[in-house]
Amino acid sequence: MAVVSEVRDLGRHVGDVVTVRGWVETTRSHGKVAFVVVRDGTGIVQGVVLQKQVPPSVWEDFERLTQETSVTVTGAVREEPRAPGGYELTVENIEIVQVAEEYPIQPKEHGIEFLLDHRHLWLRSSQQRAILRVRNEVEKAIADFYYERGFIRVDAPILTGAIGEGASGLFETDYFGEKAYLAQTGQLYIEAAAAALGKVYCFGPTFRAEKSKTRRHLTEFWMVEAEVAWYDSDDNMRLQEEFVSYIVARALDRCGEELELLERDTSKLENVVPPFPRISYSEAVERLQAKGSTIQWGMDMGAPDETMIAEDFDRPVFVYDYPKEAKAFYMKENPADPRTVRCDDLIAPEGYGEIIGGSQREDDYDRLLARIREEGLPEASYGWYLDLRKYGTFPHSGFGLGLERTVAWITGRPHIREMIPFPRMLNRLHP
RNA sequence: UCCCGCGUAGCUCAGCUGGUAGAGCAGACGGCUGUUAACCGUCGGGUCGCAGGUUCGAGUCCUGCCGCGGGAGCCA
Repeated sequence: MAVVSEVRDLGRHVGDVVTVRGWVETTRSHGKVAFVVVRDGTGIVQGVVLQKQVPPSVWEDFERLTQETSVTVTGAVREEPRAPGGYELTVENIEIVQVAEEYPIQPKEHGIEFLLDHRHLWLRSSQQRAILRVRNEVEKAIADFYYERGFIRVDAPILTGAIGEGASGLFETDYFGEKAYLAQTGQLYIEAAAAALGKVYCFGPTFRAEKSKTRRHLTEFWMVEAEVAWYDSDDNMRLQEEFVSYIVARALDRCGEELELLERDTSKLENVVPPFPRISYSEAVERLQAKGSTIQWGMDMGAPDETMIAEDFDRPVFVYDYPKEAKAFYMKENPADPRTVRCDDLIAPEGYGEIIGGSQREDDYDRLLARIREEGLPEASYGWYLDLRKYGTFPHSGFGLGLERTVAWITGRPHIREMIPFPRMLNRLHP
């Protein structure tokens, strides 16, 4: 009985007969010599079948192979520069687990609607596998970054009462006769946890029922949010630039193969080291007006504005201290200019747009209550949040980073729908 | 919600000023001892998104609807 090996370990078995278990990517037959390429999740390996050297039953089994047939292939491992991956199996036996029906996805271009309808199969394609590997590495980098710095992960609830950034865009569901909403953010909960543990973060899915139809929006996306007691807005931006630089460096270090397969120009990622440029909102407005934008002071920046700002820099850029009207109720008023709040957006290069929104939080009870009333938010739902300003209030700051937008930027892909295994978008709930 | 664009074979597309519905890939069969999205030959494959209209005649022109894509707004 041959030893079972994962494809990535074949280099340790040169000269041995091993069994590989996986799925047939493609076959090529030449009459008396034939090739089968098998994928097992760790890599791909080519098997060569010589009609003279295998029993007739094995040759017949080869001829039954179709794309995505599940098989175990047994053969001797050889170094072979002509084979993808550098190793090749001289096939001695093929065991068919199931002959796959005609597979819808071919190694060629497909339309996005077709691919999304077949997302459960599309995941098997090489670029999609590479993207999911990069996502996995980014998720690990996030956990490592915070663990190394003494942050405690505090998971926020997904089912919530009416509480979030604003009243709009909430997915509603029934909770034993009471209305419940899918979380738009974990921030308010980890503000509570910051008073318990100091430095905390949460990481999980968040939901926005916005009818957005752009390459930067999903209705379900993953967000990692940090909250730090005693940090002001400047401390907050320093943490953000270290965090983003750490993630990018990790991807460059450990996902070289994937980024190459995705044809990412990694030289653009090498620049991503602190400090990131910082420009105030007011300065940004002046820059944009000089470039021809119609933005006026007081308006929020649109996506084209963000791209115009980013194109002047070779790394992410902070825009800070936005007008109060353009931002959420919980942001702290700027003592130096009360028209603005102490917040920042981090805009990624190359047109990827906002990947972080952060702020120092309003820690004064009366001002926070006034803002909740100004925004017309359901005051009763925010009682516990206001409590945090009654029992030992404290300066604190935090931010949220959109995982899919970050992975799209790192992988250089145009649309975030490929950055999550099963995207949820306007008009797309299946598969 | 608004503004653009697109719906033709299983998939990707071509189809000109209206006149017999096409190719490549995939599939089936045959050939080939080193292929890399192999190649060569043969074959099957269509409610041209749906409904109406104009016309002797509509894949093609017009109207409405549906679906999808891109963008705006909103945001991460």
